[in-house]
This record gives sequence, C-alpha cells and structure tokens, in this order.
Amino acid sequence: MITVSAPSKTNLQAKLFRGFGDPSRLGILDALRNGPLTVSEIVEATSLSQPNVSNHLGCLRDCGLVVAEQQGRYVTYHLSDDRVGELLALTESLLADVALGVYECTRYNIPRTEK
Amino acid sequence: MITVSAPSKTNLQAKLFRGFGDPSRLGILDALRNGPLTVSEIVEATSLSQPNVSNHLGCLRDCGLVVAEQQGRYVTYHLSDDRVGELLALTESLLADVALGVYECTRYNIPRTEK
DNA sequence: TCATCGTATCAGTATGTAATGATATTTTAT
DNA sequence: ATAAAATATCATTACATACTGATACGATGA
Repeated sequence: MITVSAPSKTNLQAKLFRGFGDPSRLGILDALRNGPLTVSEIVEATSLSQPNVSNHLGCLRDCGLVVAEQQGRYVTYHLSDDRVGELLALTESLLADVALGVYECTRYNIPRTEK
Repeated sequence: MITVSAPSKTNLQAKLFRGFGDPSRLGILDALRNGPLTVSEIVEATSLSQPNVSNHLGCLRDCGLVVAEQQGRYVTYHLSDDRVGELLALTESLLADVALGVYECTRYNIPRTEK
C-alpha cells in the first residue's frame, strides 16, 4: 500500500530542494546556466550515461526547472526560470562560507560518483 | 568499506541542497526564521520527536546552517546566516510557479510524514 | 548528593531513490 | 523502406539516510 503524504508547502519545498540535491541533476542544471544544450551535449558535459541524463532531465522537466524543445532529432534543454540560476548562485555564495562544515557533516554522505 | 567521493564543488553544493531537502530539517529551518528557539520549542513547533529534532539540529549545526547557544540547561538555536533565510524565500517564490509540476513529479516521492 | 529536566547519541530498521543495461521510440538520411 | 542516430523508458539492483526507542550526558535545584 502506497501512502501519499499531504502536499503541504513544506513537503513540496523540500521536494524542490531535493531536485537540486543530487550531484547529477545539479551538474546538469549548472551546465545549462551558460545556455541551452542538447541531451548529447549534456551527456558529454557531465560524463553521465545517456539513460541517466534522460531520466534526470525528465525529472527536472516534470518539476518545471528546465524546458525541452525538440529541434530535428535533437532535444534542446534550457533553464525554465531566472530564479533557478539565482538559486544556484545563492547557494554557491553560501557554500563559500560553510563548505568545510558541509564536507565534514557525517549524517548523510555524498553519493559515490558513478556513471 | 566506505568510499569517500571527491569533495568537488558540485558534490558539496548538492550536499548543501540536501540539507534543505528533508521536510523535517526544512520545517526546523522555517521555524527558526522568526527568531531563535530552544530545542523543546522546536519539538513543539514541528511535532517531531525530540531525538529526531536533535539529530537534525546536529546535522544543520555541523553544516553551518544554524548556530547553537547554551543557556542554562536549554540550548537555543538560530539561523547562522541571512542567506539561509534568503534561500528559503527564493525557493518559496519559485515554488509558487512550479508547485504543480513538483507535486506530480514521480521520480522521487515525498517521504511519508512521521514522528 | 540526588533527582529531574533538557538535550544528545546510538544501533537497528525500513524505505526512498540513483545508476545500470536492455530496449523502445522518434527522427533523419540514403 | 531501411538503417542509423538521438532520445526516452523501464525493471532491477544497490545504497544512502530518516525514524524510532533506549540510553547517556549535562545542568540546575533541593
């Protein structure tokens, strides 16, 4: 039995944060800050496998963080909103001051990097 | 065997996002936006169990997102940096436009709410 | 000192979710 | 129409981590 939890503001906001909280997705979003990229360009930029990239892009697309645009047999993705970039910039700024603590925090680990 | 992945900027930034990405931690941070609170006040505000709150506070403290201050046998916590609040506000704003998509995104679920 | 209150820590359990590999789908070119 | 390229989908597997309950620690007051 699958329990659906209430879509409270906090739950949705946390889910939004988790959208940014995976290194693969974050790498994809970061790559898109410089402008639109096709899936294969993202694959190359992130060194992730193609199915993995497509899965994450589907997630980001559903969440409204990126927008897809079909061009021939390529699909080009770009950030959906300026605030996505702002969010990345703001956390970069914050990280500059808390990086050491974040690194040492052992309650949760950084997922091992994989393809 | 525990593998430690490279602390790249992206990995740390993702880890920082995951700090915000749990409903319990996010609820705690949100409660602290209005000013400092003791642990027991946070327990009451969030309806979480006391060990759970303490665990999350330890995590947030290690990550440098909150600061603890011992006062008698109470410990008062407050947000460490204005940017923490800004980050919450910015995602709230973004969520207002992408909430539906986030809600419907099925690649990851909202953890069922527990004590 | 002893009891109590507030907080922190820990092992164990359960669950969410990321990566892979195989495959399906769509588009273009020959 | 067929082949090839680009992208998407899906089941499986493996792992990270949130919660609980019991307990330890620390500070205060009697």
